[in-house]
Amino acid sequence: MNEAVVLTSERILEVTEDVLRRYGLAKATVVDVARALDVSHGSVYRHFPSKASLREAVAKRWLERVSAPLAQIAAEPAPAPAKLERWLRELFGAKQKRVCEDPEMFATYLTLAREACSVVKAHKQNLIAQVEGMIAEGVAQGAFDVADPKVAAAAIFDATRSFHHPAHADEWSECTCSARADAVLTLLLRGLAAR
Amino acid sequence: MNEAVVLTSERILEVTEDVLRRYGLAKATVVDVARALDVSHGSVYRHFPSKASLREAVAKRWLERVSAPLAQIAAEPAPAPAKLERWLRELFGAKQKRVCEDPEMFATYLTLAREACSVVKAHKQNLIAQVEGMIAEGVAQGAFDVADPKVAAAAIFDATRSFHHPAHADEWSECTCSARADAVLTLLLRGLAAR
DNA sequence: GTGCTGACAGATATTGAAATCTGTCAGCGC
DNA sequence: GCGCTGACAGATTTCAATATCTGTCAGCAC
Repeated sequence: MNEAVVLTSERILEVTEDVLRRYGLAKATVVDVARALDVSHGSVYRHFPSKASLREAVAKRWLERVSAPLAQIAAEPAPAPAKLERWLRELFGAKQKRVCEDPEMFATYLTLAREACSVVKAHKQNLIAQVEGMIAEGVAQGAFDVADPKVAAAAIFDATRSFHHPAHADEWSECTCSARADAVLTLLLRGLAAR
Repeated sequence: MNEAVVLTSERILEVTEDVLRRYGLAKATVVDVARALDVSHGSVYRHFPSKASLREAVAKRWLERVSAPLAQIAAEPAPAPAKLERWLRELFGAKQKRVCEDPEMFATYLTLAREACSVVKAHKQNLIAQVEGMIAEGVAQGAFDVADPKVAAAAIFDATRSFHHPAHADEWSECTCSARADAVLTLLLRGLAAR
């Protein structure tokens, strides 16, 4: 049966994503995943202590695919205001692309994320830290005038929720959406700018 | 039975709110409302064409109780920046007070609002129009420098969603919440300000 | 005539029995 | 020994029968 392919956590995660895509979140069971891997479901529990932890690992992978390209932008040497704007637009774009291309899978990940809230919290902290870095750079460059980059980063994140928080995903397909994002970005960059 | 009290839409709405509070959204039926009013459920359908329209009317009442005090603030003669800030804080406070005092009823109204999305849309338009008025005043006073008050008002509304949109209600009890609201308000008012 | 009632049809929700799933573990095969 | 299997107990989900609700309307009372 086993076809000489070792059963790794990575392989389980890949197949779990497939199963989630095929069956949907509600219907996908550990037995389904095991069947797709051609092993008994007991073997899956050898790599993940529970169904919840398996789902959490899937959510983590997904969030990492969002944050990795952002981290790359944040690491580039560039004037802070332009870089921050590009970073935010990339964040909006990444989320909005996902929901437009495959709304069903987006809904699945959304519910997954609700369950794995500690993973989401860490992801959010990571993103805010990236923003904080860019703001601190901007202050050093004399482009931004901000009392506390950490507080300002959280504020930027909070103020742009309409465009990256999944709760507002149903508005992302509206034609006014990108103009509204522009308006918020303009306002926020003006708010950060040294004068 | 009828005790000489006429059956008005207003009375039905009041009793419906009671029934919703007592039974919860899922369990509250038109029959329950009729029983509480001591009439047959057919009579309720004489005033509201459907259960959905009855619920919509309840949602509308609720939203009006939010927007009325805000309209009063918006109408006061005062310097625009301070007034706008007070208005936003009142908005945040009104929502947050509701969720803290009676989370169950808040959840009920939230679901109600999801169903009656046209009513909610109108409410949102109303609030944004109030903000637009204050921003236009600020421009006239020379305090704000804004290309298009309508666009800016929508941006202010979008940028403060974390603190007034019910999707984020679970964060409103966090101790960091008011500091975060302060940070966003500071940033936005700086963004609007003439320099 | 006006406004309410109560019986009704079709839609929706509840319930409990049966099926399936999760998580464990003794034991098998390599 | 190590990793997998498959049977098992308890939890969860499904499904279909049953009960309740929504919305209508003919007819009654005032």
